[in-house]
Amino acid sequence: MISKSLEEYIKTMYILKKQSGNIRVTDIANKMNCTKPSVNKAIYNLKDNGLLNYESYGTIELTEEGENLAKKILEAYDIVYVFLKDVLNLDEEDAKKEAEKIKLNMTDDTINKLAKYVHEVLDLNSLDCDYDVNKEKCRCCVRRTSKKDMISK
Amino acid sequence: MISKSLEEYIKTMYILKKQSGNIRVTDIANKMNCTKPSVNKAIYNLKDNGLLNYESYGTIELTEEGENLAKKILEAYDIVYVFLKDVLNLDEEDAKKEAEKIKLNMTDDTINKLAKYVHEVLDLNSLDCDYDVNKEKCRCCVRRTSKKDMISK
DNA sequence: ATATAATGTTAGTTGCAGTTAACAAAAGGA
DNA sequence: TCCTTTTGTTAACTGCAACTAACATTATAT
Repeated sequence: MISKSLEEYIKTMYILKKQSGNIRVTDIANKMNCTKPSVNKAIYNLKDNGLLNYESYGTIELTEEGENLAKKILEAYDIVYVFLKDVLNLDEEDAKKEAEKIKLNMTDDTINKLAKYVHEVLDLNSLDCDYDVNKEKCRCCVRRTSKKDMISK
Repeated sequence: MISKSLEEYIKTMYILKKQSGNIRVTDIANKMNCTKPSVNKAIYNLKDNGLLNYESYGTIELTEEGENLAKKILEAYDIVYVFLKDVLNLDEEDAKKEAEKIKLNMTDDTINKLAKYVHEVLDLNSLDCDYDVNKEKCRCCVRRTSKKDMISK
């Protein structure tokens, strides 16, 4: 299990990859409001954990394991975000900020139960929803319906 | 704003006071699975923040401010616990563990909204509930109905 | 009353996650 | 091409929150 701090780094990397096609130290630092040396350290830490490939001055590439972890983290974030925004009615900005913090501490099981619940409450699973944090897609899922909201920050 | 770590200490102190009438270094250490030196440090840190009174080898007494903070932290824990247990249907043990972690990161506003929501969903506020994290009591509140569950761990 | 046990304190260390300052490498423009 | 800017790295330091080991104080039991 990597630290919450490292989870933030890998999540940010995944988002940058999706958004701009590549992952750069400076961009990570900007997005996370931290310094480049902090990013550098995190990179080697994630590398040691087999979550990305990297050589000095090279390009950062998430491994399959790293990518799966990033997806899982993002799914968790998304579901918490939707809960806060659409169930508790926090405004968008607050929901984002809060989801950012809260999700860091939840187990997979809790996230799954929350996901199920959100689906039920928002009546998004009227048909045959099989939402699961570990799956990438969900046919009737909130994630897909407002993806822009969730992935981009 | 004190750190999350210190919040845990002050919460534990408050619980110990309620349960046994006094607050001792060793008991805090046992309850929190940490060492006595860690507790000692936390005590002086909380003292510097005006949250408790203490002299070496003396008795720990929360100030009014400290007590209010502890109550607020516990209320937050309680409401998250109830949400997890009675809304998401986590079993009791899991709900406790998760609430312990999650609540640390939520703002007062979010906690209040969650409290309201839980009250609505569980239909506990059929009359004139005015649940508020900053108040000690809530006439129709989940906290009161299963207090034993929540305060004791 | 004093020896022993329990409790609390101090000093010094560790690991984590960030920082600044200085430097190295790569990329771009004249 | 070479100079400048941008990007990435390294080293050394900080603060936090834990730890262990050793010591001091207080409480208990005989």
